[in-house]
Amino acid sequence: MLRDVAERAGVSLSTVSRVLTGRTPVSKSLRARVESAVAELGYRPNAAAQTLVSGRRRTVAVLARNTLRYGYAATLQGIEEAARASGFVVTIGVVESEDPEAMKSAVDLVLSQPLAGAIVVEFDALGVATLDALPESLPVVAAAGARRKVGSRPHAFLDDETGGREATEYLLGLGHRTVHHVAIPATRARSGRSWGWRAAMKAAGIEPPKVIQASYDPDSGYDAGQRLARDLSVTAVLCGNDELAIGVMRALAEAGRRVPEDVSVVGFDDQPFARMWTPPLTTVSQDFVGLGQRTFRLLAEWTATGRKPRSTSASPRLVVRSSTAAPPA
Amino acid sequence: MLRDVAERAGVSLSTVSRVLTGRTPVSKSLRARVESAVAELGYRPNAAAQTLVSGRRRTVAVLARNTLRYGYAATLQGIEEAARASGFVVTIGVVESEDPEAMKSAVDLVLSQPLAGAIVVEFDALGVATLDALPESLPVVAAAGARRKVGSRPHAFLDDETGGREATEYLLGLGHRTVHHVAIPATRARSGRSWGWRAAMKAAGIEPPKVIQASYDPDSGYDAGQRLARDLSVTAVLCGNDELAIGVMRALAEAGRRVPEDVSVVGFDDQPFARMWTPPLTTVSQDFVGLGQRTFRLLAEWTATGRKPRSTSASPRLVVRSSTAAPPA
DNA sequence: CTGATTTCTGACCAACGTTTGCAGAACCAG
DNA sequence: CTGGTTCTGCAAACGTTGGTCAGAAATCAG
Repeated sequence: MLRDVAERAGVSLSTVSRVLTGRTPVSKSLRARVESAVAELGYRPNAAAQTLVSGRRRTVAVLARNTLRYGYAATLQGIEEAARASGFVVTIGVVESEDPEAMKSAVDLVLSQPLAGAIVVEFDALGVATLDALPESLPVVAAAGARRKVGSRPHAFLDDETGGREATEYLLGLGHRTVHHVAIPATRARSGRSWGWRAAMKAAGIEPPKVIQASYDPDSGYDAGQRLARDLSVTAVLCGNDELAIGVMRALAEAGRRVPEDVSVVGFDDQPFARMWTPPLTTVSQDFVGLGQRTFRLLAEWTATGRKPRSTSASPRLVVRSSTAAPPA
Repeated sequence: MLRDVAERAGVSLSTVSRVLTGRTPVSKSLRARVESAVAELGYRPNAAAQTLVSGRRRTVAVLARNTLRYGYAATLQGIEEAARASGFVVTIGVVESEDPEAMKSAVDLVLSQPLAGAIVVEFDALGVATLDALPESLPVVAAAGARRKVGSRPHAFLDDETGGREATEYLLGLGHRTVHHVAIPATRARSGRSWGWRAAMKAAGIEPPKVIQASYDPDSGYDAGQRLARDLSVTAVLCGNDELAIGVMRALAEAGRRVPEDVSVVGFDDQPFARMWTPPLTTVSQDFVGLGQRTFRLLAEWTATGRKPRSTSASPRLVVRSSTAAPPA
């Protein structure tokens, strides 16, 4: 408690507070005396009391569907790094279900804290719903994939539409007649990367084949791979993420189709295992950690200036490895 | 604010508080009236004020070196799930460096919040140091690998020593003369799984070969794999985790050594990609999510009863897939 | 139906640990 | 002596909880 420090240092309570907050000039000797008392007592200010009286908030909430999956976890890490560097604490709130009751209770739980603001990881439809469930009074920013129609809240984007387009163009450039697509769940009808794939196909004058809708997991990629393996005309597959890609490759391998000799496979995200795969996986590398950092900075700017910041965007880049090649003759 | 709700419902402030805290009997009609006022106003209690006056804390801090790596992220997920189910919020504090200054500032940041308690993910030496940096006055529990000499704080263990032993016994049982080991960094001199490997070797009367020390990453496994590939007497390798295993396998493949025909490789953790590997990876499956849940429950029990709970332990299990076989004749 | 008892409600207040504004005292330099 | 620093104590405020006390309403026994 402040009072103990004041006693120990032989000064008044107000003086200690003034030294600690640093808003008032204080002599060097006094500062030293107070600081040593703080150190001796191991005093830590009570954030609840500080927040209550000053309204200063040093906590940001991260709301996400998941914290384990690579993209989410890496974004969270970026947010945490940036927040810690600025002296903010981050609390996490996992939103598991779109059911309004469950959503409300998850949101209420984190909002019961005094928050400087909230960050929503808007990689899926649940993220959009979460954004809607948050009060307008709170500064809220979002981390998202490709720029699409979104609400009025600032976003940090990671433009996977461009990534999807480039990967598709690359495959077509190798001579493939068409590129099949195994899609992850999306914020809207289609994820950015799916739009990019579609756009590249249309631009090349090719009618996009039917999308194979999958979840995020290798198993689901495996199922998709089994279907693709049956169709011998398939020579190139763009997968919505790396985990799907490895599932697809496993199914292809089991069906006796070689990668990349018979079929080229491209992943998305560049997870750490991708370059160790057999064969090393061609994939679109996305800087999720950087996305998290940018997102936090958006929020920090907002709370510091009081003005809603402009959204920012960054692009992923294609990393060519050995899971892609020209189609068989 | 409470006062607004009271006005809206036409009752006194104390009554609203009584309804909300539920410690005092209140008539149904009044309760309904207050609750509808709460709903109309979208009132959320101010946790800072509640904590300040009642001392009730609903936040637990998770201190970890990392939140992205599989084991850490999965443990965090388990903690979050269990905490949310009990109405607790979790804040994360990444501790990046053992440097006392940096450690203190990271710890101080999260401890400035009013906490019900803290959970340390003690998978590495940094976790041990973090545990030491936490005040005795706070309820602190830890999630850890195999049971070793630890301080007086309750632990939830995931007994990787048993896992390491079983994996090694399995390899020896296949007829391998010896089992090499690529080790992850450890809490102490050796991780539990390394001890288990060593114990199984000694029990079989085999002098354990020199451990190849690695980090956590595929790259580091790749380096280890290159060294192992040079020694043609190597027929079995136990890796400290799955990422190391895939690095080892890539290096072996590049050196022309087949898995499992020439060399058997076993991983650790059973990450989602492990069963999709080529060949599907034999590994020791660890329930990190369950570990996180158990750890939180330890803390919840402590804060509820006021008595320090007893540590708990669970064992991983070996999952045999196709990366292991009898040694070449 | 009355009176006694129990249950519910309102008003008021202290407390939690800080920040911050105010008025003034002590000190120093010029 | 004046003016500027630096420091002091005092007190209000933040939004709750939870205690006390008194009165109103409901319930019950007879």
